Amino acid sequence: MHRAAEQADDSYDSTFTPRQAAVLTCALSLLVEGGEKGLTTAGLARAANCSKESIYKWFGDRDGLLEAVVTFQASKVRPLGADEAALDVAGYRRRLVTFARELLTVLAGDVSLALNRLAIGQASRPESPLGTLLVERGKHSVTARGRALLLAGKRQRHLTFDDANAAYSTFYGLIVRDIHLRLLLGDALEPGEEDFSAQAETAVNQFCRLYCTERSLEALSNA
Amino acid sequence: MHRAAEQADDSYDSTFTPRQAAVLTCALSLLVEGGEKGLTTAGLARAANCSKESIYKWFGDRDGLLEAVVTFQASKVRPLGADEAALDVAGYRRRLVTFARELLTVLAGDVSLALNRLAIGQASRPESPLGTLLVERGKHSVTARGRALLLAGKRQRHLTFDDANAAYSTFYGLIVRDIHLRLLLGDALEPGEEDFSAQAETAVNQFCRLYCTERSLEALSNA
DNA sequence: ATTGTTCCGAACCGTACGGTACGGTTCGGC
DNA sequence: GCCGAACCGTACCGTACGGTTCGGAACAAT
Repeated sequence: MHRAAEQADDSYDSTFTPRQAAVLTCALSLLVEGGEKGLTTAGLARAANCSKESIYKWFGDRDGLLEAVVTFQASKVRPLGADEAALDVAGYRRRLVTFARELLTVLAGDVSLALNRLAIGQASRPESPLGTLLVERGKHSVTARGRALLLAGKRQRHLTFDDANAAYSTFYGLIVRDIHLRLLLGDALEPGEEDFSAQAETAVNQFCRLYCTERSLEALSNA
Repeated sequence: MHRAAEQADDSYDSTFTPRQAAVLTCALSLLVEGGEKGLTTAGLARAANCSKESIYKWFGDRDGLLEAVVTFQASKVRPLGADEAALDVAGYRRRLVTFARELLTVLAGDVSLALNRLAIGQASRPESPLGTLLVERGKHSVTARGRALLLAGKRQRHLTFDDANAAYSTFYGLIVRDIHLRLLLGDALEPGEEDFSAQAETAVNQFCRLYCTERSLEALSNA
């Protein structure tokens, strides 16, 4: 029944009209400041210069609005082409560091934190699977990219492992640790922790000591 | 102006009377099912067979109630004596595994998840530092214990590291990974992930490969 | 018995929010 | 120039909740 993609002259998401996208952008910024309670239908209508009636017509009810916000934000993550070029060990290691740094940067971003807080707040209501939605649309894409990166490393004999999921899980843990949770709690980062590049470096170093092939380790230590 | 500890004939926490403890216990269970919105003053009064007036007299306002709930729950974590006995490598490794398993068990518990969700939900309101409170009263005690455990390992020449905080951070990341976040989001654990003992084993294995002394590694592989 | 304290239960108030209805306006198509 | 669709702004309704007040029961102390 949703009017999604009744048109093809898009140049837009095809799921949201430009006007709706503008309203959703406004909703996102309201959500960033003020959390869940910061986003009320009346407040959004005022801030976005639209009417509540339109909001309800477009999104059904408030849950539909929240769902649309998540979907909208998820649609903005770039697909991030595979980029399956063969690399030497040092180059591949740099790719890992880049991934780790970007992961930390994303997780520490304002909108990511706001949406995660929103989804966590809704977790007690099983009927509105916002958490699942967020995980599937946002987290999985990052995970898939990381896993592909690790698999490429295995194919090029830089890494060795049996279970790609387990390897990525370890990688994730070494990178993120408890930083994400503390940011979600509103805790400030320690002075040293703000340097995501350095954090990414040490995480990749530790990961290599666990998963690099002997051949790669030698090549790295010779460099 | 807070009415905390006007009495000294405790035999109880000295911060809460038995009646108040009963009400707070009830508040906790309301919070576990239903999240933040599940805990209303009227609902708590009904469930705990007390009057709203008493609630407001004891805790001031709703924020005071939430704060009391967190404090109350934190007061129930056992101090967990140091237990600084010297152990051989295998015994020490078992201690690490126990710590890891208990950490996962605690984080996956109902009340822990509910309180963390509550604190995260309040993170957008900087005036009510529930997140900070939760971190300081709950998380820090666990962290302190883990760090002490690692330092004991270093003193007994099982581990080697410079920065105990960094080492514990790595340990935490290897154990928890993204499990805590996914539980907070209401995501179900994968079949294999529910075996916290196995998860703890592999985490400790990985941690040992990063931080164990060569001497300990040999001793372990000989066993 | 009287007084005072504590606390329950219920009624009450003000506010904020989700959701709906309606009048007025803009704009594209015929 | 007219029509209809989309939309804005606002007023409105019902409800839920935080917080206050009050009457009265239970109980202890004198």
